[in-house]
Amino acid sequence: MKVKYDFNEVEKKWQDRWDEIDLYAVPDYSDRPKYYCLEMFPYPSGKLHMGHVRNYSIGDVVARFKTMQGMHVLHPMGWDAFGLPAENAAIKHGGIHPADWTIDNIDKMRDQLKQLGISYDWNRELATCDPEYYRWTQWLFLQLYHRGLAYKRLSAVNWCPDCATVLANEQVVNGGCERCKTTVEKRELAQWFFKITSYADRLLQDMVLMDGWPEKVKIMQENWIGRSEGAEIDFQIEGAEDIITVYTTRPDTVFGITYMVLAPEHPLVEKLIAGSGKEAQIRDFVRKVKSLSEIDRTSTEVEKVGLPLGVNCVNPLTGEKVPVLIANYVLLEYGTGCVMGVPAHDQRDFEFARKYNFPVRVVIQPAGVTLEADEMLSAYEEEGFLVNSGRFNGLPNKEAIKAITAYLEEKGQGRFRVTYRLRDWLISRQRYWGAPIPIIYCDVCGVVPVPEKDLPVLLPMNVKFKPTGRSPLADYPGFVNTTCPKCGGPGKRETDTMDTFMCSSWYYYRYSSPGETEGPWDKAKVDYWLPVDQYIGGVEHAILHLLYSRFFTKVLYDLELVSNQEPFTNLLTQGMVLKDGAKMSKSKGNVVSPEDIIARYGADTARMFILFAAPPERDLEWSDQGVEGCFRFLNRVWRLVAPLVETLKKAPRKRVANLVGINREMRRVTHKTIKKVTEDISARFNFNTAVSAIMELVNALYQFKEVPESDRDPAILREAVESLLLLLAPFAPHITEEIWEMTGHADSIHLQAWPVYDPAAIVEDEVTIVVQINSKVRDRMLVPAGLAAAQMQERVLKDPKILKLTAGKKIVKTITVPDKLVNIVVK
RNA sequence: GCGGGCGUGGCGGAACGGCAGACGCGCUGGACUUAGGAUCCAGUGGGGUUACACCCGUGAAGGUUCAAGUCCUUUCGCCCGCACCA
Repeated sequence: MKVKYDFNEVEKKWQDRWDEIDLYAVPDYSDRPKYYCLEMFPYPSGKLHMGHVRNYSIGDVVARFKTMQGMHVLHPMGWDAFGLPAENAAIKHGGIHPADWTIDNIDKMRDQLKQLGISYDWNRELATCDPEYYRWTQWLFLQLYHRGLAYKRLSAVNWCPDCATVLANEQVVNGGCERCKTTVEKRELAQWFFKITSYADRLLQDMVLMDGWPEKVKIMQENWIGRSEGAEIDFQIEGAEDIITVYTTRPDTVFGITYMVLAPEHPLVEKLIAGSGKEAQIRDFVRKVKSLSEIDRTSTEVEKVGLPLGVNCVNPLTGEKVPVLIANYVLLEYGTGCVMGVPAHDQRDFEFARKYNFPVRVVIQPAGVTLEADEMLSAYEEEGFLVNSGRFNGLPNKEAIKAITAYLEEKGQGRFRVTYRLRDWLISRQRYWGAPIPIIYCDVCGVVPVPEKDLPVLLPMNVKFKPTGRSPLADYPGFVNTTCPKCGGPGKRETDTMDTFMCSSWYYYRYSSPGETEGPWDKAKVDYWLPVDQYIGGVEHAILHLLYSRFFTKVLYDLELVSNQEPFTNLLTQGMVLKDGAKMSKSKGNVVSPEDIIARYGADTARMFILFAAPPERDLEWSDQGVEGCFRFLNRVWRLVAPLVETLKKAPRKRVANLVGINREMRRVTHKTIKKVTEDISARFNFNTAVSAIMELVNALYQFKEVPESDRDPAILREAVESLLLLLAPFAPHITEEIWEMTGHADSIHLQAWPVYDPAAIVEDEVTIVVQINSKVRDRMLVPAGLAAAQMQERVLKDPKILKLTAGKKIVKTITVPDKLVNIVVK
């Protein structure tokens, strides 16, 4: 037995051994209950960062724990391998192809993950840039296309000038590109979309199936979908055939409309101003608004500016004429691109009306007070009763919403309408390194999907990479020019590739049958493994990846390709890893490299620290000294067991009864630790407290070791040490495996059953109770465990200190909590 | 503005409504050492005392309760998400 813990040697030895015997390979089926433990796969940047280490350490503890508990655990890993960095590297350095760059990075990162000792079944590894994978990404696109869920349309889209591609709404953060922060511009382009909006209601409703998700994530998705109920109302343009339709959540205020506003880009604008003589002025205004960046356009800071079009429209309820204008704050994309102005009951309209001198007309009166339009300092947006509203006067406004909508519907001038903030998912990207959209354009046949038998549409390898703003594929005739699968005539391929979020929306299905060639997966295997029982990853994907995956799953369910309605039963969103209170980043220079930590202390120490320093959902403050502490702890474990190896090998493994004294106490601590660690891992994922319990067990064992050998039961020692190793194994897989072997075990510790505590062992004979007088702790007493309340009181009242303190006082009340405390209330 | 979360020693963090500060870091003292930045032992919220006793203490203020870090109300600070959404 080596006296010194040589983590380098130990970790290398076991990583090689595990690889050799393929310890973590998972058969497709088993009689044991299945458990699918999944961590979000990484983009292969080539370097693991601490966020990865945290993510994968958490997942590994869960996977190993569930395995030891007798479950059949699927724990795979793969690569989100398409994406911009590879292509940018090709543009920047030239010479290096994105595929080579990516594969090289994957190799590096796989090595790093193996160095961490994560228990992945590498046989199931996948990479989304593998033609055998993206073949099925394309196939899935076609399934959506055939269902009418993929369509192409001309649209004002978010354009990142730096990435030279469009972005989905979800990828625009504060008006900037989520990747490079560059201010996003609007461009009119014909792009492919997925109809995620037609699943909006199901994405909302099925949240009842997501009990295992953090409330926070569900709320974020809810807000993002942004469902609102209201009405569409048609307004006739005075002296014209045209109708403008507004969307409002407040049809109860229609009688209070004093003006009407269109979005500057509204298609009716040109028509309405024709021949008015104001064309030039208005076009100029429209141009100015359009030139604003997304961030300026939607900022609440920017002053609201409007311009009358010189036409009126007719209020369908009052017959009144109100002026129509355009204004910078109305967005074409939301609702109908047209808003009614009710200054009395909408703060925004109120301010706008004061600025341009539109009348304020009160149509909702709160009970008790009377609002006077001239005296109002702000809009009244609360509940009340209708006034100045003809036949609807006197109705509570909530009822008026329904009544007015119904009335308009009857007249054919309005209708109930649900609106979402959620937009359809823009999936076209003008970049090379992604899955080509399998579509061919034919002058004769129009848009023709690539036949399934012709998949995959392969990425050509020898294209040129230039930051042109169009897909490099478009400049490569060998790719573009093809024949129409329908008529055999000349055709041109779609040159955009798919958003990589498409690739990551289904990868967790592929792991069930990664080699499948007849379809994206084997249905039986998918049905066996899915849904994912535990998904673990960063909260930054709360909307993007997680919402897309849910959408995909619902589509796949409708296509009868999967049987689950939701992909992830339980979700754990881990916190960030901070250094000096800030997220680690190159620009701040506060990055701690996992490689350095592993080289210096080993993987087990790195894992221990990251799990011990904070509960998984919270942000974690990196501490070099904390790491040192965990390293010391593992050394302490080693030094504890090293001198005991021979003793342990010889120790009997008998069932122990009638123990007394120190032996009994040691066994109690052992079993209490088993209980605590088991509960901390399974019930709450509180790995930090689980680790601290294990540390306490080690501390107790150090005490026990000092007991003279004659007084020490070797079976108790053996049980304690073995339990320690088993409990520690999911956290520190290498050192525990090594010590397990040293202490005479032939099989891997990672194949052992999780220890089960003996309830009889943790029963205490005596407990310390607290004695309080008027809720202040005044004394402590040792009493037999399970003592009845009456006896507890009796003893407490005989206690000299308590007698002294209660002397001359009247006992009003006595509260007794068995095995805990007695509180005497005196006057 | 709306929604969510968090405020506990010098630090990371523990505490079914029942002994606040487990565990770890740091610090102090001691032991062992040629040496210690290794290891082991002891101590470590503040005030107070030779030592006890005792008093104070979970961002702040109220409240409920025999009992509140924990539940309720108000308030301050920080973090995250959304934000002219009609």
